[in-house]
Amino acid sequence: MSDLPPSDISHDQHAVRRAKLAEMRAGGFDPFRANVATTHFSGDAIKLHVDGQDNAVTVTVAGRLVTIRDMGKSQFVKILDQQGQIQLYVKKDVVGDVAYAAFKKLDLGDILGAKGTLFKTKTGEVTVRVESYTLVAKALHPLPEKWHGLSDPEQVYRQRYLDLIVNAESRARLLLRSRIVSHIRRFLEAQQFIEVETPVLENTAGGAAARPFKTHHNALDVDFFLRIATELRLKRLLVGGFDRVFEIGRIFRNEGVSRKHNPEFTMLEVYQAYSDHRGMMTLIKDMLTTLCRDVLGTTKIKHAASGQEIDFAGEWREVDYKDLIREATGDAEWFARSKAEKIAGAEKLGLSVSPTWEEFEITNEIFSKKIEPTLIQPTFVLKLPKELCPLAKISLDDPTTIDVFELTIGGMEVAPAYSEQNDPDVQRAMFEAQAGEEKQNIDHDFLLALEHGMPPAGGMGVGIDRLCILLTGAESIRDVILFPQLRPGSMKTGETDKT
RNA sequence: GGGCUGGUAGCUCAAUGGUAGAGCAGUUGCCUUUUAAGCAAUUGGUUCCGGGUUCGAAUCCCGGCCGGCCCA
Repeated sequence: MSDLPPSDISHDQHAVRRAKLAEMRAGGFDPFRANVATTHFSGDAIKLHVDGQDNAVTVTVAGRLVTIRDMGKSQFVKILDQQGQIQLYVKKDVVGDVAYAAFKKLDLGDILGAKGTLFKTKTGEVTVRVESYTLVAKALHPLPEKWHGLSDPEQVYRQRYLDLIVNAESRARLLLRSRIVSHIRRFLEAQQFIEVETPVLENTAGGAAARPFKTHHNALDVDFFLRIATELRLKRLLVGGFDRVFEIGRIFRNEGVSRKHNPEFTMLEVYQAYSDHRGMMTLIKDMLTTLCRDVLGTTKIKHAASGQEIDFAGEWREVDYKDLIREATGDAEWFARSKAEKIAGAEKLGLSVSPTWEEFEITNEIFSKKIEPTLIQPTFVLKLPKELCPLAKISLDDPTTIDVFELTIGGMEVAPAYSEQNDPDVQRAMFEAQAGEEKQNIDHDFLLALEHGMPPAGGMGVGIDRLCILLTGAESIRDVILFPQLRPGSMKTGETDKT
């Protein structure tokens, strides 16, 4: 460090703020030891004002200083709290000379509480006429620019708190996510579903086909996997007599990071005894329709990618998987074709498939690349090939398919659901057929549970992040996750130097 | 993992291979109903990091770090 401290620190906003803090402390006031007893959030306070009755109601609000309009002997400023912004009017002859002089030294980003009466300005904005205020936290770094906000995506994700302070759309979008999750809970509880929590650490990562994260428990000296689904645990609860259960849980999959994938994401899984996949169709339609109505205030949303309007209140299309494939390939006999013919058919559609793939994988490539993206309106795809999921019941009228649906909205898979397989012997056979040489991955304890008897049930998984993408119009999963996963980075950290 | 693309002041962005600039923010003044408030003056740069080419590099080349988009 130089032993010649710069005499002019006015260009260094951090140093200026540190100097202001030091001056306050030297004068006997430390903002970090102060607090304020608020009476209202901003939005609630604003609602208290009655037209024509200025200065009739006194409130104490608190928040972060985000706008300052200094007019010499008075200032209009705005503070931001959980509900939004509220304007404060600070007049020198009301708060007094000393307090006013101190107020002029506040910086954008500082957190303060203010007490005063509500009035309406001549431009019609309900404002607090400040009688007294207290600084309760000093911001030692400047806020991002007030008009453009923070737009560097890396900083938006790494320093989400700044994004939330200055980007109103981000605040609104992420708050909406909380309301969506809250609504789902209330919706399910109203139908007597019980919310449960099951382990994240598992001996066998089952219930889905995905690469798990691995970790180690020191005291037991055993490796654990982070769960890739909650399915097998929740079904054990059906065996245990919890007839309607759900979990909104974090799932971990050790796979790529992309616009639609975060290594940890949130999944709702619902199981209802004595129901089936048809029952789940009713459940999810009710859930999403009321969700739209209660949270968004409309059942019609704009799908950004396609420009289409998605209507949740209309009839939801039901179509068999095989019919979609036959339609896309223009081949009524597709499922009777040889593997070589299927490969040729897929390539004719512009897809590159490998001869090492199983036939159902070739067919499913057509589904996920050529069909799914076109299913914008809510669509139940029914009767999937049995190879795609070993946990569902085989269809009675077609033993090559299973009694399931895949709900697709906006070209994205939003919710798969099954008539759950409860025959322990069929279940074991399905596991073995799928696991191949890796039979050690079979969850034998789950099979034991099934042998004790699981009631017939419908079950469903809903990707909460994808649902939020859809309902908030977000472009990326990162925009609906508060702290998305990034490579450990070199974001400038807060210095600890004292000036 | 591959292709394309980006990293410049606290933030948002400029800058033909030739003196690194603007707006906001900051600092100093003026202004007691402002709405991106206004007016005047003014400070501020390891151009992500490390090499190379060149008389000269923010700019061109190579390598690295961290993002974004597309693909796998």
